[in-house]
Amino acid sequence: MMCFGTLSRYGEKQGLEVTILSGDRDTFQLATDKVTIRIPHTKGGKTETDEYNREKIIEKYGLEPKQLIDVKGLQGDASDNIPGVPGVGEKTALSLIQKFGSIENLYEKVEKGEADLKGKQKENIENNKELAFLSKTLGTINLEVPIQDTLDDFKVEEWDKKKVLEIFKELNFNRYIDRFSLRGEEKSKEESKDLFQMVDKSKEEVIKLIEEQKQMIFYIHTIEDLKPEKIIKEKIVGFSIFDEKTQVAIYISVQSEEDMQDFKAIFENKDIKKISINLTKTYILLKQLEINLEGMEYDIAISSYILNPTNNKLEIERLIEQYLNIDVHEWIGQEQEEKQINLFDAMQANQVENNKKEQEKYALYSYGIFKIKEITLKKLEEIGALKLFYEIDMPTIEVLSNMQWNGMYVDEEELNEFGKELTQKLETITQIIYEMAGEEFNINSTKQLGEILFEKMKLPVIKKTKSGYSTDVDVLEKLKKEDPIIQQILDYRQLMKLNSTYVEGLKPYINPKTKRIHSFFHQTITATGRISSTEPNLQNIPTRFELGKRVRKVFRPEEKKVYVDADYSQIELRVLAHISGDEHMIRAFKEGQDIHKQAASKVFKTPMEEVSKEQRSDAKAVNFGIVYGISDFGLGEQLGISRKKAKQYITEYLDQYAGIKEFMENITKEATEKGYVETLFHRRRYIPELKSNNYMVRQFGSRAAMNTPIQGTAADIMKIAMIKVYQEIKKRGLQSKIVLQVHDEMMVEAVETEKEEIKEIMKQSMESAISLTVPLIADISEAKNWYDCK
DNA sequence: AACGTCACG
DNA sequence: ACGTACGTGACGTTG
Repeated sequence: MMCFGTLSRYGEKQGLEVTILSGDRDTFQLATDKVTIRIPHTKGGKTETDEYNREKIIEKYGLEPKQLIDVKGLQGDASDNIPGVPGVGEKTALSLIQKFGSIENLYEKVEKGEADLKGKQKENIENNKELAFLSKTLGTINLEVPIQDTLDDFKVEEWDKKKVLEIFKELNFNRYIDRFSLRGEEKSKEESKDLFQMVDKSKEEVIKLIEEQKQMIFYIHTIEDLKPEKIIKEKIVGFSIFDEKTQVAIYISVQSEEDMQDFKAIFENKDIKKISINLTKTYILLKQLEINLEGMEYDIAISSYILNPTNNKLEIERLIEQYLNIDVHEWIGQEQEEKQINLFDAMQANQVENNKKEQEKYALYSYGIFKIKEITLKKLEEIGALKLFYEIDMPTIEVLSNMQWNGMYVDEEELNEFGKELTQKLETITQIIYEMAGEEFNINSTKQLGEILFEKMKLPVIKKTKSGYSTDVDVLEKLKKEDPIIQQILDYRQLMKLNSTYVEGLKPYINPKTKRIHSFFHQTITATGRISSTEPNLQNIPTRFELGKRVRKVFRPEEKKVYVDADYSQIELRVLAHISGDEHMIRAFKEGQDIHKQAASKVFKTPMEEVSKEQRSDAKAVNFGIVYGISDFGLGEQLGISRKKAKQYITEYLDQYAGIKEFMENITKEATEKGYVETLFHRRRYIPELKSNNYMVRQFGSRAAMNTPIQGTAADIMKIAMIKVYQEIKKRGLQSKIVLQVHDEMMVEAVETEKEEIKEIMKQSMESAISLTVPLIADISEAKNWYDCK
């Protein structure tokens, strides 16, 4: 592509009209009567193109296109590393060439003393002859690059829409799919129906086939089953399997729980490799039938997640569309509204037909799992993530499945009591607020609240949102001194949050049979590799304020058991110390120093012994900021200090911790070049934001680039630790169970007699999960409820 | 469904 | 002049 100058001449010689599309005005030198340059420019949001041929260039510059090289030679171009003559800019260069015609002629005249230049300009030109000629050479587009191709090689051929669609899908170029009208270019059923055969086989045949191949590629077919005692409110009604050897798919219908028992031995055989999607869900569904799923080998949602964790569509249909370019609905043929005759017979026939289609769909799913496994496995290898997949994320499935299965015991009575207390307080405070406001309104409505505070009461507006006045905590805290109603609203908000999310919100999730809450722990959601928790979210149970923290009292172990809780001390800063290699931070951790105090001492130039509480707390905020990818605005906001002051803190910090400064600078650069960042274990996150035209978006990308290796590596380490703890408990045949993970915290509900052993296992597993240049420290505590875990 | 708010690490 | 700390999920209101 470096030879478009040559190509333009070649095209001209062949008698063609040549158009060069370029964003670079340097190409103007190529313009002739037959060669036109098209330059795009934006006008009111729309991109238009201007066309330049020789005539237009002469009109615009008063020069032949070729002479623009001479202009460039004098003027230079910083972005192309062309030096030019110092002190000569666009205007001067242009007028000089208009006058003298070329650099050569200019210097000829200069040497003969005929140039009529004066002062500084004369001096500059005389002293930089070599630079001028060098610049001209550098700025000249080569017209004689050897090329082998002939005109025929450049012929535009009919493009392969299917292939392009496939590539766009893989790269998530969703806008381009529409721009080039590629929707509906998927492989049709006619093309892809021969991908595999669908056959009927008896249970016995299927079992034999799976046992022979030591592998089971399957998709579980479920329907809703809302029985309150179920952990996952679904039941298995069938499953499809794919036989790799014969490329045959089979659908097995499951009428009853007993039906599934025939497959128990296969599911429980760890030597039969299970290949599927959403193995966590499968694990629980089978566990509900007293079948222990073993031999979890490959989950295509997990492999796809590792390939791109910001890909949020990891359902089977989306993956089949993305990787195999098959539209499932089109494939099974969804034209169901054919003959809607009101006859029982017809309905029955329809039913049979629909069942068949349904089964074909599930057959396609298991075929898809097989193909996607092949594709993703190859890609995992290409990006060096096999270890991450097989040794961290796959084993994590079983740990998380067990956490969900075990659940957290909840003292329902205590929860109800707390709820009553909150409701009473809410009633009181609601009346106080109505009175202070002089009217009744919905305090939960930010719109109504805004009207009361900022229109009726005329309080100063601190911040606005898209749709009106902001009334968030930061704003209210600043308004506190203006009117006593503010404190009441803050209290109301706190009570309301606690009652709606943590009392009323939790109640429906308590399983009537186990009296436990069985949250989901998702493994393929976050951009960094962290776990997330839903229905309910047990990773955001209050802890910062006393009243909210009381929610933790309702979570307690069952009789004769005790919680053993362990959390990593400063894991993210330790990871940062390791990957940045910063000597000071490393020393602090090696010597067991107080890291925030050290930072305070460095930022505020104060001896360690003299660091005040405030200084330490400010430095702590700076440390947090560093982990998040710091900005002066953010830090200033956090600390309530000016942006300028915040900037001083940051500059001082980065001067003191030179290794961290270097890391921060390098990581953005590296991420921009490669398009992604990685954790220590090669978990990747692509950051396309870094290529955005929008400054804000790019800034965000830069912060994400700094944060992801830190947060992500910490998440990887925690997963390793959990796997170790899980396997050690299993190996020793202990009865204690892991019940919770909150990013840097892990909780085991331990049998009293096992608790000392569990403490040791946890401490050991967490601290030796990986060896860094700094020690990893886990703090262990035990208690009779979550609240008392320190 | 989107937004504002607020709970956690 | 822009308008910002990183990563999540749930609730209530509003359109």
